[in-house]
Amino acid sequence: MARLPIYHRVLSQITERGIITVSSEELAAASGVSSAKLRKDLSFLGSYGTRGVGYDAAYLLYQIQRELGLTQDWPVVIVGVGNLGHALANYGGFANRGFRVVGLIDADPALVGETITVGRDGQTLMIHSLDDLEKIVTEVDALIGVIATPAAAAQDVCDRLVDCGVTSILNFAPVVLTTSSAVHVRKVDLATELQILAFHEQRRGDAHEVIV
Amino acid sequence: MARLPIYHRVLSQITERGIITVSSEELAAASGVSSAKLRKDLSFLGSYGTRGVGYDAAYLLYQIQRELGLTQDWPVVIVGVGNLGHALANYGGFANRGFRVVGLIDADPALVGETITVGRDGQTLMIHSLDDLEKIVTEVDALIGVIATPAAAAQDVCDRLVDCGVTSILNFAPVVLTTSSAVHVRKVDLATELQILAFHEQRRGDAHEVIV
DNA sequence: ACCTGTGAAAGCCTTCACAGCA
DNA sequence: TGCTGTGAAGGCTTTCACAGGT
Repeated sequence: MARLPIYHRVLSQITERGIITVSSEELAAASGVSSAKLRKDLSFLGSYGTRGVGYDAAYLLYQIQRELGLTQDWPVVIVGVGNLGHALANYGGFANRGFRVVGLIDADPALVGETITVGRDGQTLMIHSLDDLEKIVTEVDALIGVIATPAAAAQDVCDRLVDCGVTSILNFAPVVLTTSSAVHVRKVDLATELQILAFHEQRRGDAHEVIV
Repeated sequence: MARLPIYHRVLSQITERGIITVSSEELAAASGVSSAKLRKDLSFLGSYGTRGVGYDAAYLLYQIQRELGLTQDWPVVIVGVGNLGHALANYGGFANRGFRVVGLIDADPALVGETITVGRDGQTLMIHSLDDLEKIVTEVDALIGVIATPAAAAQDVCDRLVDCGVTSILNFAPVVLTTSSAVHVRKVDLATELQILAFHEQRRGDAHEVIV
């Protein structure tokens, strides 16, 4: 379920504050969902709550971690180290959730060979040539790939990643990737998100005009 | 509808290639949806197709642009010019879809006063202090705000943006923002996206184990 | 012959409401 | 009494299938 990561984050914060038990009502409010929805979601994992009391925060957190696969370490390769790829490589939120950026690949010869900081601990990683994609991915044994290339390059990169055994892809390029159905592709399109907001803004404006 | 931006992008590419008419089947395939779904979506806008023929690509594109509010120009303010904010400011995909980054704000005094390139045309924009948020937002009359700050600062920034009249917010900080229901908030959480992929990866592994 | 537009059916997700247990 | 777990109801989205134009 797509909401588990949210519960995971909220529970992390709650346990850090030393809270032992939490009710579905409280957890739901902090996650921005209804309590009924939250209980349905959690019941999908099993019965980890206590009637009349609530959920043991630490235990529930562990169960969600297990379900999300955060008890293990996922090597991630980022292809395309432009502004966005750079931001992703630097993003501190990955490390403490089980993701380790272990490969950086870019087509620009000016970038190849440069080392950049990965995560927040000051570790550095060298940028490799697109020609070495197969070598790098196989070497680090990555199952997850991030595509932060221009749109034109994305499909080719995707095909090559899949050929090397990558089975999950996070795509930031504004194209619809076609792959075998065995590969999981998620897309994040920054411009699309803004367009959806603009759409609502405009509707708001239309409504106003009618009122006026 | 959340899929209109995808159709918009696909149609842009199609018209650039000089194609005049397009069937629901073709457009759906290029957009990664079923043809029935696409026709339902488009019928929501009105009857812009011709039975037995298909859709006039240019005309349909215009109608979608109008519906999405892309025929007008949306001033956007970005708060938080770290790696991600920087990437967003530089992102070329905004300009040609009606979005104009007109304000950059950051709390870090080291960044304030610096000018960075915005969009792909080499225009530059100065980074302003968080203290001047109200002044800047009012000045440029932005209705759309992007929050790319650390999690701890996000809610405060959000409140201040809303107070200045911002009614749509794109939030990259990993927190659930609470606002008046009149404000549209969309959230993009990079770590969450990876977690969802890892979730599927793990399920895949589980299935394997059962088979073995 | 071909392709759109759309009612009807099916499926999925959310909400309600309460039984059941601490 | 209080809160979880869950059937049942309701609403929304997708798919089906075909009538209706060109």
